[in-house]
Amino acid sequence: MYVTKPSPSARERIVAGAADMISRRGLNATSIREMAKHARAPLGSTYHYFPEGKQQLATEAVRFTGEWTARSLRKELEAGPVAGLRAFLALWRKIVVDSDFRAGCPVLAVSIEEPSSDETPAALAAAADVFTTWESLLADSLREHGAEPDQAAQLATLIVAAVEGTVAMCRAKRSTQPLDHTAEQLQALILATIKD
Amino acid sequence: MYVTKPSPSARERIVAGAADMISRRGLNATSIREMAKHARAPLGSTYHYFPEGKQQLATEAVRFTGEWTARSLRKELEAGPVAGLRAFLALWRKIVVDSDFRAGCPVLAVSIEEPSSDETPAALAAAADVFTTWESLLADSLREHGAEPDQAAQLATLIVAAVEGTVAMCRAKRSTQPLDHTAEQLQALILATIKD
DNA sequence: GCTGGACTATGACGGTCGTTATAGCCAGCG
DNA sequence: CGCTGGCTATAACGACCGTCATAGTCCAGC
Repeated sequence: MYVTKPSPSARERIVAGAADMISRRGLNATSIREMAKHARAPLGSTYHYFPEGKQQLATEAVRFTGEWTARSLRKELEAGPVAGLRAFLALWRKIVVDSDFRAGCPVLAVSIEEPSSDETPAALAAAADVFTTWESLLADSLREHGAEPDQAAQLATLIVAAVEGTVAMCRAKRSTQPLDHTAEQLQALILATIKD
Repeated sequence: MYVTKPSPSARERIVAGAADMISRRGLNATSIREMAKHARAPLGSTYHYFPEGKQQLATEAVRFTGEWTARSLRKELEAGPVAGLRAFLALWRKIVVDSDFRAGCPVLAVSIEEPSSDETPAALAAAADVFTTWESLLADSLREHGAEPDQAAQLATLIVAAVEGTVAMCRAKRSTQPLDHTAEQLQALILATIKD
């Protein structure tokens, strides 16, 4: 999960591991001790690399996942919006299936937990940014393929929301059927919206 | 939130309060102590009413929300799928707005957190049931209005997933714009699918 | 070789967690 | 009146939490 090519530094391992754990258990239920252990790093190191503590670590994990996904999305969208959708769906399907329906999207997980006390925590803002990035990638591609600008933006939102929701449903039902249903409907909708 | 007509019993207050808190903070981050305090009930009472502890309380909270929502959905679907969709969206929009973007769907929240150790926890199974119930209500209505059976099932899944995902996006962005986008797209899609 | 800073190791702090146990209250019934 | 059983009150249990402090280890660059 979230593999990177070269021998990843301790810091990278911690961030990637945190993203993975958050995607399984949620943010509040994932302790810094477990994140450190999961990355085979000492607890003290987490506060060395992330002096602002858990908040910072969560923020970086969200951004990491956002970038990781956006990279794949960006590449596949070169072959058109339908190919992009398929890649987006395949990416999450792999995560869900490989984890035996235990992992989901860490960005969604962070979006769902209230700021414990203070204002808008950085991690939540990062999640909003990630969603917006994904939407923009999709919307731009739709527009390039002839969709009306407004339609493109609306459909992009629907795609991101539907995929996130579908992944959660798959976890609850321990089945990939929701993904199949969503894939079918979204693909038809894209084809009906673009006018190549 | 989740108001019921007559002076609610302590047990009902605890369940409704638990649903509300879970929808804000997630399951793992909501303590039994806080649930009791939120319902102005003593801690001991929670273990009196729910001897199996947190797991049971979470399960009942999920089922409670599922029923509460299904009731509204069932009623509005009598006026057709589009009216049902609008009611479904309005219901969640009210929760999101009234809570100042702090509350979401407790069913989604439970779906997202891994079983800590044991098998499939009861709360997760309850969440899957709730999703299936909502889908069935929508799919039946779509079929009644002329949708192909397969299309109806797929679209129903998409609607539930999209609404759940959209609510989460609204929380992250602290904006209702995602709900507007999703509403527009889903409504058009329903109209294109049913053939009255 | 030495030094300085990056990183690790360890342990502690006050607090909250889920859960259990036990004793007390008090309506309703005999 | 006494008793019973549903509910409350209170305290405790071991475990874990986020965070911080400090001392130890390592190695690049002088």
